[in-house]
Amino acid sequence: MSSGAGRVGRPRTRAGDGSGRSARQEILDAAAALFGESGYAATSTRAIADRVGIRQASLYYHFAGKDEILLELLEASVRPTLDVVDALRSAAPDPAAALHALVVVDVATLLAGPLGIAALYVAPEVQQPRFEEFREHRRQLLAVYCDLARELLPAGHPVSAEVAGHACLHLVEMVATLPPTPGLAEQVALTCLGALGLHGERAAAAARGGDRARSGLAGSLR
Amino acid sequence: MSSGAGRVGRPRTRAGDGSGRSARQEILDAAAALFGESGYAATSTRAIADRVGIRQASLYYHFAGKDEILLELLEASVRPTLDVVDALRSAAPDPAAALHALVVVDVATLLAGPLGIAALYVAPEVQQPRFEEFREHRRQLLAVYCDLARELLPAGHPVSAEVAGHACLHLVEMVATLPPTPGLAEQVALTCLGALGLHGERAAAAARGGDRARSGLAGSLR
DNA sequence: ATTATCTATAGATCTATAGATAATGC
DNA sequence: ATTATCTATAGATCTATAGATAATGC
Repeated sequence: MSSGAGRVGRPRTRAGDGSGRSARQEILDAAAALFGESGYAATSTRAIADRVGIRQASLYYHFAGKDEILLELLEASVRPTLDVVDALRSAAPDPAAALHALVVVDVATLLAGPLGIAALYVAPEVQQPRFEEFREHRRQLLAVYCDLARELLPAGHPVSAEVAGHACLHLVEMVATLPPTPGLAEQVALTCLGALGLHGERAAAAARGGDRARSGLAGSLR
Repeated sequence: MSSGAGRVGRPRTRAGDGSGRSARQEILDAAAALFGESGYAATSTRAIADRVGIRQASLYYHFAGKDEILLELLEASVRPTLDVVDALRSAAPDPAAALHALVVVDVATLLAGPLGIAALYVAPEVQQPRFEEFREHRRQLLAVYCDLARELLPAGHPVSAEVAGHACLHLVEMVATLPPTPGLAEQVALTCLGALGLHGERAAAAARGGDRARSGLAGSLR
């Protein structure tokens, strides 16, 4: 008779919603929604607590400060993609197929998480030192896109691998500001291939190769 | 003996820098720099005033509130491009050339203004009602990119004109987050053409046509 | 008289800490 | 005893307004 409903700790003034999420997760969800609606600095700890249904001060039992909440949200939105990058590159030796698969995975990861977080990536607030850990990870992802661009761009192409890599990263992140559309990930992937100069049958082959690579590691993608 | 140095009004505590800018412009410049560094909500009116060298309350002689400052900065960063769109489209009947010219002009406009402002375009704060005027103008620009995409995408292309148009807009705005590079505008324009499926000689021809269209209206671009 | 600044301040926040309290667990 | 909440509050802001002041213009 030890498990069950009763949670430890003083009960909340307003009862939980029975969703079974941990308090920590409730806070992350509430904060993500509010950061996406109003921005980080404009969202008060009070507003987050209100949405969760706890008192403002109770947040500090779970997080040391507001910036830790955002940092965790940012990290959760890049980590899954980074975790799968290596496997994806070895599953798809063709860089065009690898790019396609990476874009699809990256878009899916962003769409699976709270939308609105990706819209903060380039916000000035996030460029400040306290979010450096996230930016370092985003830079790693950028480096992958730049590497792929370097392999794919034909010699003498008028666009540098840096610009092309940034272009792919931004095209992926654009999905946070787009109305949700069926087949969006696929469209973004083809747009990235086009931006690198791949089109027609070559792009279609890359798409097939990308799909194959992804299904090859379906395990690590769930 | 009426013109000359002495300005009307009580002198500032800290003397001006002799740059000859109007107080209003000094405020806009200071605010743009700070918004770009720290974000809108995180920048206090006090910080803006300090940078200008006036007291916090003196801002309100020139602007009704902080949001008017940002609104004016946002407007100034889209209006020049919108103003030239019609002329550009009639100077370049070929939509590929028009797209090239538009991207180059749009990038140049962003780079000429305070960098960092374009990084705020997709920030949640700017999505709120008080900045609707700006967003309406950005939507007009988006519509132009979508129209061009609709004309350029081959029938049966797997990417919709909406996604492709958004892609161009985002690729242009990406320059705000890129280290300044020579030839950046040209590279972004070619990347946009590639995203729409134009490449090689067709893209090169569009670039030549775009350059011609722009020099044709050099007058309205200065 | 007009202009552009200043000083002072009201009133509304906002973040984070200290310490109390109401549950469960042992 | 431990956990997760609560109440209360200190101290630091932040925005915007009211009204004074120090220039120039006529």
